[in-house]
Amino acid sequence: MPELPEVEIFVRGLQPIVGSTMVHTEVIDARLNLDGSNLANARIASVERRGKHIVIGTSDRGDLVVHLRMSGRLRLARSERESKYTRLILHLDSGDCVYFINPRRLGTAAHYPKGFTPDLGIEPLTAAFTIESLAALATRSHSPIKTFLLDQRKIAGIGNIYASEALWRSGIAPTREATSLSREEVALLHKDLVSVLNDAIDGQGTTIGNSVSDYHPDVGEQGEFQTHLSVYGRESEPCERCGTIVVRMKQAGRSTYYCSECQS
DNA sequence: ACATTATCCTGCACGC
DNA sequence: TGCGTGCAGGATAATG
Repeated sequence: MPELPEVEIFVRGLQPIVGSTMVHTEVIDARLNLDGSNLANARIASVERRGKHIVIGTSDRGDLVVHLRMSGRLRLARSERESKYTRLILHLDSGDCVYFINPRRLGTAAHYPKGFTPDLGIEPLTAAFTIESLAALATRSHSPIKTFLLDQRKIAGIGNIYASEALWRSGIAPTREATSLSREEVALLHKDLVSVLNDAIDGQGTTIGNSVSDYHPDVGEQGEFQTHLSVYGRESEPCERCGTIVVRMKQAGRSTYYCSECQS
């Protein structure tokens, strides 16, 4: 379920584990295909996000990489009530544990002894993501712009929600061929991608439902925020900008939400 | 190079 | 209450 903003929230929440040692890696779900003994007594040197991947870097054992896919989440706690969906537990010397809760088992956890080298595109929240770089990628693609935005090898971290949201902000129809975007439209989309992702991070990410597989931010005394969505999940509701009914369509097998009046 | 479909899994909302 | 259907924030492989 999580996209870049939700993964970013998890990574920030995990910063306290940097400097700790993994005294025991308890692999509960054999299907993860992870050998915990390879990480015994590894010291955690960093926790970083790369696209939608959570990269736990160790001092001398490479990286442990978690991908939450549709339904995964991580929790840092001293003791977590046993969830039937807990698939992996990192026991730390601090007494804390990191729980990988993965109801649908789509999420992954893998050890890269020599370091993680993913085939991912530009990070949209770094200086490398410029109007120029987006234009260079878009002009080479004949995919619909919505599908283009979901391609992790081009831009890393955009998912189904924020692709629809950014296109709505920019007033660009999701069906448009990426290469057909004008210079002005690319500039607009660049700005809106960045703002939509930053707004979501500020709002602690998006929670759609209340089931076990839904994302729930681990916020402190601040209370929970909720990222505002303008079109995603709003089929048959009036567009906030023009009142036209928001429609849902399928692109590459995934739902796209948009306003046919103010996106063209 | 593109779109489509199936697949991996499980849970939930909905209509009957 | 139960059952069938379709849906889900992701990614990949196979097929056309």
